Amino acid sequence: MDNNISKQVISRLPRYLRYLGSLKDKNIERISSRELSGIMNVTASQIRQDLNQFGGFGQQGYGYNVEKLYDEISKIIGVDHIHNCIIIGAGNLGKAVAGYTEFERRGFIVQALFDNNENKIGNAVRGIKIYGMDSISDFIAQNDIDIAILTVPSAAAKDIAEKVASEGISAIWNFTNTDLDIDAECVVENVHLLDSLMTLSYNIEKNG
Amino acid sequence: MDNNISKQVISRLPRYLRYLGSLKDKNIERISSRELSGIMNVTASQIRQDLNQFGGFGQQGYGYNVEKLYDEISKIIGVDHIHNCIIIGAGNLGKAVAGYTEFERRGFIVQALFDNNENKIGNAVRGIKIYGMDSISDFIAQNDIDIAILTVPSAAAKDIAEKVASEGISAIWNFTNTDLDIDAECVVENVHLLDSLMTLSYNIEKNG
DNA sequence: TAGATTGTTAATCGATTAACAATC
DNA sequence: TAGATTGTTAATCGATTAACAATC
Repeated sequence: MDNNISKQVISRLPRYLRYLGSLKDKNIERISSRELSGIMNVTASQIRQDLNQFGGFGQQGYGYNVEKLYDEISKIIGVDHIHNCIIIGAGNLGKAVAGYTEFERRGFIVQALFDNNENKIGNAVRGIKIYGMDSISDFIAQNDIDIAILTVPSAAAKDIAEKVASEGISAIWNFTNTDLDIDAECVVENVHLLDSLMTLSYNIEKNG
Repeated sequence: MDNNISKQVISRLPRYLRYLGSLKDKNIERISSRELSGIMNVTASQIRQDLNQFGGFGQQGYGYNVEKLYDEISKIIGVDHIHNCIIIGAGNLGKAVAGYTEFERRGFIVQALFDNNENKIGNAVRGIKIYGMDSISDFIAQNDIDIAILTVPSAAAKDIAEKVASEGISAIWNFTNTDLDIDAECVVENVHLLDSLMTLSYNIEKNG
């Protein structure tokens, strides 16, 4: 597997998986890049180029086997196995993420929440317990945690991110409105909801 | 204002605003593209190119006035005025968005939530009432609603989106895991949290 | 075998970066 | 005026699309 796949290609992989999943649900066995391009509203060329960055998954004259391609992309993305997660910050957003069962269905299992509000500690969301911030380190070490989901106020983000990164977390899913620059050992994916909402606002202006 | 600004440029505007806001908070009056490029980790060239798509906001030999640039970008994005929003789907995510005060601070005011669960109707989140789905149309008409925030299950997304689009909503902020293709009158911005989480997962694989 | 469709190379298009004349 | 820094044009780089030979 090449190591220099562009961000654009990577960001399209989950979308391919989504559409292949729904083809699979409809018991469709094979699909050509042309058919798929019609459904997904992209060019067939792009689909073939994207997939061939990872290997030749198709067959001339036939197309792609839906199930096989689905499995291959799952493997590439890494959703063929479980990821243990913790949520740091048990506010509205943190609790919403904990309550959202869709992530779990994809193998992203939330094992605990953390907060420093005494009133929250000891409570649970969907059976997932809320612990005090001071027990994060031990929990990470003992429970094979991959991903820290950061839903704390922006001001606290940088310190906590650096702390968990140094404790061996492999990734941070950052919901705070702060750009984190953590060393290369720990990958960061930003959600930046406010940026997304502002992009929407710009498009309203333009359109109106 | 040109109408053919690329998506890439638009997606950078909120980030510029964020950094300019924090410079403003530090009472910094002027900044050059070079200084800003250092802080934001982009090229000075890109900053100047991006800004000049909208007009000449700087001054040779001086740079940019922080407050003025902040105001100009606010105007371009459309966060110089209020947007009335409704949230459709009062599950965990819908309630989390309603509870998140940061959007309100930026002028995105949530006026109501809607759900078809009888047990939820009549309740409130942070003082914002939950109504039945059947009252959406009237509420939109009577309250000058711009933006519908869609936090319903994926299966219900398409129908609801088309309904509110036809009733004059100008934008849909789509949290469901479905690609909506609505006619051009109504703009759509997707959040697709699961896609974001999968991108993170890919990067863990690559890194590990 | 003939038809279909991939994998892959080449052409095009667009975005980013570099350079510099204009000008405050 | 001299120095600094923009606005903008030109050069480069990368991503997307088109084309087609390979092959199932």
